Amino acid sequence: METRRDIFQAIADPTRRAIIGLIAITAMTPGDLAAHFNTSRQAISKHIKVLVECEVVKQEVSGREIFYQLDINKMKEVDEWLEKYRCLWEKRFDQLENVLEKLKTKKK
Amino acid sequence: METRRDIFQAIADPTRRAIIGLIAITAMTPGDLAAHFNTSRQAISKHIKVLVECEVVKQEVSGREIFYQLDINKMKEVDEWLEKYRCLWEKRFDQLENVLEKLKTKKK
DNA sequence: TATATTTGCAACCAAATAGTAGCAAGTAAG
DNA sequence: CTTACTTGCTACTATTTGGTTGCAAATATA
Repeated sequence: METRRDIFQAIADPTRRAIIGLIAITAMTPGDLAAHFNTSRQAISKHIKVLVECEVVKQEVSGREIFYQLDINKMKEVDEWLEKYRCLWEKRFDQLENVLEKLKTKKK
Repeated sequence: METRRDIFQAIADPTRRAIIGLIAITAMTPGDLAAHFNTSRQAISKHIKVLVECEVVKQEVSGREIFYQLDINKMKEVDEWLEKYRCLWEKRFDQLENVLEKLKTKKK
């Protein structure tokens, strides 16, 4: 088993997905984030550490506080992976489009 | 920590993503799948078990063989989750569109 | 019937993960 | 300067995960 540290690992945990949802809107400190969960500040800090290692978050130091915000670029990687499969569930729609296209050409 | 068994857990492992990639095209047996990897058949079977529990794959029994194929519906869940964030990386593009739109109106 | 193939399941092991507690460093406020 | 606050880091523990081995059940083939 190798150590995996990528965006797919980052979004596997529901707490981390919740953190992503929060810092997508505004930058937040670990203390602020911890207040939104039932778990301890240290636990949230460890989740943040994973997100930082996966480059899912950007950090900005302001005095003794550290603000974390979502880095959207890594989210694109998931989108690009999904792209390969998207055609599979859009197939029916594409087929419908083909039908419409054929109807158009018939009119000519 | 609770036991998580959802699509995000399913796609966290690179081997499982590879399996998904293979069974998206054609249905395959565990034996066929194992031939594509360096790991044992049992290891692949355990990955398949996870995918089944997450309802990412459909199975069809044919004699003593079991064919597994991708169930695309669960993949949509990831796409729906991403949908909330997609606007964030399309923002710049939208702004560019706005610029182009303004140029158009200026011409009038 | 006897044998080989395909598969799932249970037991077990090593590594990773999630969480807690304590501590040190840096910063703000008295 | 002293005290309080915010944070990251290092053990330490419990749980989960990925993998291997062995075995039994079901199916195909001789």
